[in-house]
Amino acid sequence: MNVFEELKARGLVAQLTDEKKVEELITGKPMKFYIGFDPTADSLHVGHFVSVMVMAHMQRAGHIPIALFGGGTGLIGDPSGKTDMRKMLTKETIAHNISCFRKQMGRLIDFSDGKAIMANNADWLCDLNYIEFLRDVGVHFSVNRMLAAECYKQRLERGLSFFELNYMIMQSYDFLHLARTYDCKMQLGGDDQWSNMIGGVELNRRADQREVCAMTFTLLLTSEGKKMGKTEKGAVWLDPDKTSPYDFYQYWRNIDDADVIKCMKMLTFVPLEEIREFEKREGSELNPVKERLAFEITSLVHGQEEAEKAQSAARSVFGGVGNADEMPEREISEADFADGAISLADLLVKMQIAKSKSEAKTLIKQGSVSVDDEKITDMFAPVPRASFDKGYVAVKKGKKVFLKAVIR
RNA sequence: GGGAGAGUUCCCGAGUGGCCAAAGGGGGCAGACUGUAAAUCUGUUGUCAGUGACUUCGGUGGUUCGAAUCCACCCUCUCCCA
Repeated sequence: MNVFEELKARGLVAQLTDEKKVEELITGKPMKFYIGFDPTADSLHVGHFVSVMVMAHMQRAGHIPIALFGGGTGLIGDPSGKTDMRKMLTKETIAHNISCFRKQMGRLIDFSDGKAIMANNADWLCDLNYIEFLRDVGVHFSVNRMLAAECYKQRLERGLSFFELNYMIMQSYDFLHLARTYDCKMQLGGDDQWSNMIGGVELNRRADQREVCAMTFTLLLTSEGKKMGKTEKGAVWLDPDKTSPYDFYQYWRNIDDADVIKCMKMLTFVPLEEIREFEKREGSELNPVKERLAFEITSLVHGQEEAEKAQSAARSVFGGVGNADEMPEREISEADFADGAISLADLLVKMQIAKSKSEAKTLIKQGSVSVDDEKITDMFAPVPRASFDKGYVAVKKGKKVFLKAVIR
């Protein structure tokens, strides 16, 4: 099975400019392709992860990925599919974000010896001369067609500034620039980028009579059609400081039945033959599959060691097996104790299990909190300093939140 | 530039002088049921030293015993005309 077939079989391919041509390129000799990343946050999140996986698949097949950071376009912000204008970022923030992205990608993409290229479109966008640019590039765009693009529909109802309308032109110009400087043949991106991407393909044809291709990959949506990787607390980040490996693991472990197979195909390197076996399973038989999924993704993102720790911790909470030592910890300090004890409510707040004492009170009253395996329903119940003599106190909220409090 | 309207708690959205910490829905959290799933049902959802106090309804002032509600100015957004 070649990469193209593999990508298709994994459900990653959404739209193509020209299937035959794309297949030829992908199955042919090494070529350069690019994927753009909008540096709007200081960490990649699950949504970006699909892009990184596609890059990795392609790189394994011998192609050379160009990771394009939108240092320039980030100054504008992509209006596609958005209802509101995005907050403008400062140049400093963007530079910082790019360096964070770079580090995270390094785990899956080999950037050594020209095996991959990193570029920042600020390098060519920021110094453009307005008049020249309009004459060279602007002439090739039809506003009528741009406005007809699906991705601007929502914005047309609420108002779209000229400023944002330029985003598509900038992105198209990126492709032209990369084709000219690196002989980049193809652009890949999320399906929501389709309009922007064909803009680049057309620009290459009109400006340079160069034929290039574009391919989008499926957006990672839940079976309910929502964006995956978003939780009530926000995005699921790849940065361990923003989303701990344990929480990251748990996110995938708790995934909807309907999404397991899809995620395994799209987000892991588990061979397709193996996945086909999993596909036959139903009901609670899917639990081991979810565990596998969580483990695979966690080790891709955080390394095998972290994945093992997370798995072991999860098993000890939910199955009574595994190693409680790997339980995530929360620190409290000696100063939090008064008269040799801390009230349970205070402890929950200090451990960030509850945002406020009121919330802690509600939780305790509802009987969802236990300390060292003992359910406690009195919010003022003191947790004596002596309980920590064994090194930690295990606090459990509900069924899924289980943390060790340690004194630092 | 002229005219109309809107800004409410995490989100949507009711509320037009006290009974409003603010209906309803969504979401979240928790309980029951389960498979660490989904669906369903129940409770809960501003903060705190808790039958009470404090902070909150775009901002700043004002009227009033009392304001999310009335007035003035300002900011932001939408719509219609130019």
